[in-house]
Amino acid sequence: MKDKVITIAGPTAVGKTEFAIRLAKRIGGEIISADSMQAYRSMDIVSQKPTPKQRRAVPHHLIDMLDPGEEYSAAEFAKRASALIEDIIKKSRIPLIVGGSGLYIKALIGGLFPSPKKDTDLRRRLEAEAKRFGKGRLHEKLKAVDPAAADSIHPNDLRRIVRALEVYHLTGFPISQQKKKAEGIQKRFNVKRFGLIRPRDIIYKRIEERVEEMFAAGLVKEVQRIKKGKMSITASASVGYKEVSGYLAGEYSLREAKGLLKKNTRHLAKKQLTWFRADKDIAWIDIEKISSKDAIEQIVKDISG
RNA sequence: GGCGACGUACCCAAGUGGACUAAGGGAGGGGUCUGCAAAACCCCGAUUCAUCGGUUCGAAUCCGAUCGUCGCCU
Repeated sequence: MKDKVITIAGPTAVGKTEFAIRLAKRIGGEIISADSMQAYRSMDIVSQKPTPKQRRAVPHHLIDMLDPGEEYSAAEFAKRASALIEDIIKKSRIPLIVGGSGLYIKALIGGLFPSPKKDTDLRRRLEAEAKRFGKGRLHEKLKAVDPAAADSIHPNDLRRIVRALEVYHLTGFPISQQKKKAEGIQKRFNVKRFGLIRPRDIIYKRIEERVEEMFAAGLVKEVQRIKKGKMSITASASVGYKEVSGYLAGEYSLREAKGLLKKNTRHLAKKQLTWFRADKDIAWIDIEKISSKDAIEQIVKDISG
């Protein structure tokens, strides 16, 4: 019998943190944060980390282990998370993967094919080429070496074209073939996936409130502080960092910054929803309709069955 | 009450007789997704221009009435 691993996905502001802590307490679990931003130290308010009190209640992992200047990635997450899962299971506890970064969770469950790290020089060269001669040219190149990949990647999607080309150059094999070699934790563990959801208008209202709370808690000061140090591409893409930076640069008022942050957080929630909806293995729980308590009991029943 | 301006999608808005079977942007919705993913990229939103009637081969565009909004005057 394979050991169990539980994943709790859901859009931002749906209430994952609190729910996961209650579930973890109930089943003797430890939380692994599947969140690309909570990994960063000193980005407490922007990334809406669990509070110190919450973290004391249940062990949390993959929070506060990188400086904002360091890059993070789905692969890095998958590597660290798999190791943690082994550890937690060895302690006879249940790993709870909790977060809103869809790709990270997918990389962990489905795995990533073995591939060399990103090649910044190569990427820069390809990007320069695209700028000079147009994206179409790179897409054509990809079509020549990997028609299947070119077919599924939109000609304007430079990011993916470059990655596909990069994989081909670095490994000698097309990415469309490499993908088949992926091996995730699914092979070794019994992964039970759950998703938390609420009606869209309620999520949006919660976002609204949360943004106000973030500003009240000192978001501007936090951003000011982290701006002094180096910011990795990953960390600087965080919603909240961008909006406040614009305000600090005098591009718009505080009021507008708040509005922007609300809007961009709504966009984020929508994208997360789109991502998770595509995963047919997720059992959805509308925590607006049933109490957390009942939801937790339902999960307990689900995973013991 | 009088005079004037205006009335195009949820919002902003282009268009001032034929290429309008109505730009563009925002919001909103949907989607793709394998080492930057809180990223990047893609797709969808007015059979209709306040309403009714008229002029014209042809009207969002001209005329009239009505309704509405705003401004000024009394």
